[in-house]
Amino acid sequence: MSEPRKLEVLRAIVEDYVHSREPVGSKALVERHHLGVSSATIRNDMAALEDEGLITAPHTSAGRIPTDKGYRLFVDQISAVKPLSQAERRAIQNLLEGSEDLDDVLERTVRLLSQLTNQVAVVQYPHLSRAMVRHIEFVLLAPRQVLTVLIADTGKVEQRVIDVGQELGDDALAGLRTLFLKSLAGTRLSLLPQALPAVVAACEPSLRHAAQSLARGLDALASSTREERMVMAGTANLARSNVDFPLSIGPVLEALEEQVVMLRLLSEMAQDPRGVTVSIGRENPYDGLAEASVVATGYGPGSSAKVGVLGPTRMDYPTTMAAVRAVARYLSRILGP
Amino acid sequence: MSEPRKLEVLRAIVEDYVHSREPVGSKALVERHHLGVSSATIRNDMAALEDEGLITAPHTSAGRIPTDKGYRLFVDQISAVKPLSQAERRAIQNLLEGSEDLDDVLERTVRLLSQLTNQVAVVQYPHLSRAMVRHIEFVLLAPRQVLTVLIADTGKVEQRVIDVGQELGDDALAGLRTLFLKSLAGTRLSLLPQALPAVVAACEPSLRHAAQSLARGLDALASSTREERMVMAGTANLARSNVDFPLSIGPVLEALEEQVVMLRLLSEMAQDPRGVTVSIGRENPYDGLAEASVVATGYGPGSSAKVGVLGPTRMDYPTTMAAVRAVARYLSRILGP
DNA sequence: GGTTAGCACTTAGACATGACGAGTGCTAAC
DNA sequence: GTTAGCACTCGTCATGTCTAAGTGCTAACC
Repeated sequence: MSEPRKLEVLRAIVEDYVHSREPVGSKALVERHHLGVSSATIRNDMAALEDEGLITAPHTSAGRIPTDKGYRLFVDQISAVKPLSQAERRAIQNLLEGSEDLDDVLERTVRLLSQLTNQVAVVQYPHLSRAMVRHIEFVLLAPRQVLTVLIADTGKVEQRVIDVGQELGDDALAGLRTLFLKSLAGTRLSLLPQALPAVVAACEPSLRHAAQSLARGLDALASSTREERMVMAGTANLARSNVDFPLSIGPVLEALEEQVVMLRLLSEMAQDPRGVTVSIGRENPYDGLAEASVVATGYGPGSSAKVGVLGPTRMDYPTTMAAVRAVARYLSRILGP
Repeated sequence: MSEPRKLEVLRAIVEDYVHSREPVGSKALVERHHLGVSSATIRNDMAALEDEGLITAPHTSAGRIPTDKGYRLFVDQISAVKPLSQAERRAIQNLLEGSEDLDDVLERTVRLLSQLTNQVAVVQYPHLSRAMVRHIEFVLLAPRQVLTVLIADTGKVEQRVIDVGQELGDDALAGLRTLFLKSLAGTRLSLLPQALPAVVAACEPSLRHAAQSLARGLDALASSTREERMVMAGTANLARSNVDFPLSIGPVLEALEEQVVMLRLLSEMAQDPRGVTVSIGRENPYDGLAEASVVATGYGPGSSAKVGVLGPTRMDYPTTMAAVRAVARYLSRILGP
């Protein structure tokens, strides 16, 4: 029993099963792939594969289907990433090059990726740990209510209304704005918590209280840019692959809606810094995704933010991985260095 | 054959069917509701209701289920809006009162509404036609790239990066900022297109070109606040009521993802200015929603923006309508006059 | 006239049965 | 290590039967 052929058999099983959604038997296998041996031999190989937990038979006399472990081996060792077609590459380029605005880019990205793969696509907002304060704006909405806007040099804008606890005039507020801006422009968002106390201390005593509130607000804004969000598209594709989720797609939709779950999942997949990472079925930390796989990769500076695809374990991994990788590359290029 | 009783029978059928998801027969009806007549009589009534197209029998010898038309009559004439429980009212109040930020309020609203109704909840961003310019900010990102921020007095912030087509210094940009701000502060967003040319004209000739670009950008920002967006939650609830969508929930998910479809739908439901509006099954203009109903109502100033719920036609209309109405009221109150 | 009882009729759904075919595992031969 | 052959196992499908639910209709009733 040759080891290479066994892997070949596993690959054939995965490919056929992904293609047909039907358990694949030994006979069909020798017919569809020219393996040069008889079905009986394949049967032996399959028995071995089953012993190793790579494939399983849904019932006594049906073909075999890959297990999570089988997919894992397939992804890690067997599959070659398929290059995208010329047309697909061009589609990516065209679609993503239209826009300047971050929200818009991410929106387009997920739409594209979900169309490309026929799965659910997700993209995480880029981490802003390296982002710097570009601008700070205070706007008086009411005597005590200040709309605070924090603009990062990445183009990201966050705003919040803050109750400053004392009545302020326009002039006082303008003074505070100048003070904060002078002191903080160019500061990294991640260093804001350390930098803020000094600004408050430098403030004239009568405004100290308001400055304190504003500083707290800015701190919160900075961390809410650190706090991660995501965009998603293609949930309707889930319904199409309904059959692939024996239970129901309910838990999957729940997981997707609980963005926290997805975000944790994506960031835990950080490991492989170049190339895409795959999390298969029960490998996922979240129970609702026991029958789903996630294919993701980093993009942008430091590959810290993730873009990826979620679908049934019975997924065309090579193609999906290629699409995710390609989209991530274009995304990195567009968002700049 | 008494007319009032016939309506009573229709109501009983709707209620039972919504409750049990099973076609309801004449015998079960007289048992569950004390109608004071025998099942044979009910059969006659049911035959009449069927002739009028209000109920239908899925097959020869099963009970009857309501048609879209039947639900319509039920909603319009029979059902009384159920008041929410004290606990529910308090939950609404508590949940919505925590936050100041518009995005956050809407987010909480949909979550709440989807939990309250066990359906998909959607809320449209408020129209900003009455909103006024509170503040304008230009930030130089690169010699020709200006981040333009438009802040409305509603707390809404829109931003975009604009290529001004000529190199600008910080001072020049500050001048432009002052000019725009002086001229436009307090202007209604809806009047911006008319107001902008004058500002550009007032600008010193050497900066005319940049001013033109910025004006175009502001116009776009204002219309992108007019351009409507929505927030949604509870898609997982769809999967739970899987059974109620005989075909598949696919088309429904598609409709939800194509926000344009939902937005058009919501705005077309504008008619009834007070009270909730219901669109049932095939009444919906979009084919994918042929088995779904939408319950919506306006909120905020002029009740122009909509908040609502989408679910299967087999839905508990009275309760859903009550929840939508209550949430819309609290929402209006929180967003102020 | 509206209401009722009774009965024949229809049908979905549950259940059993058996033939079929795909696929396995094993053994003995190559 | 590979192959052919064969007995065996099950899921699937088609078929048939039975039951419960429910209808429509007719004739009697108030």
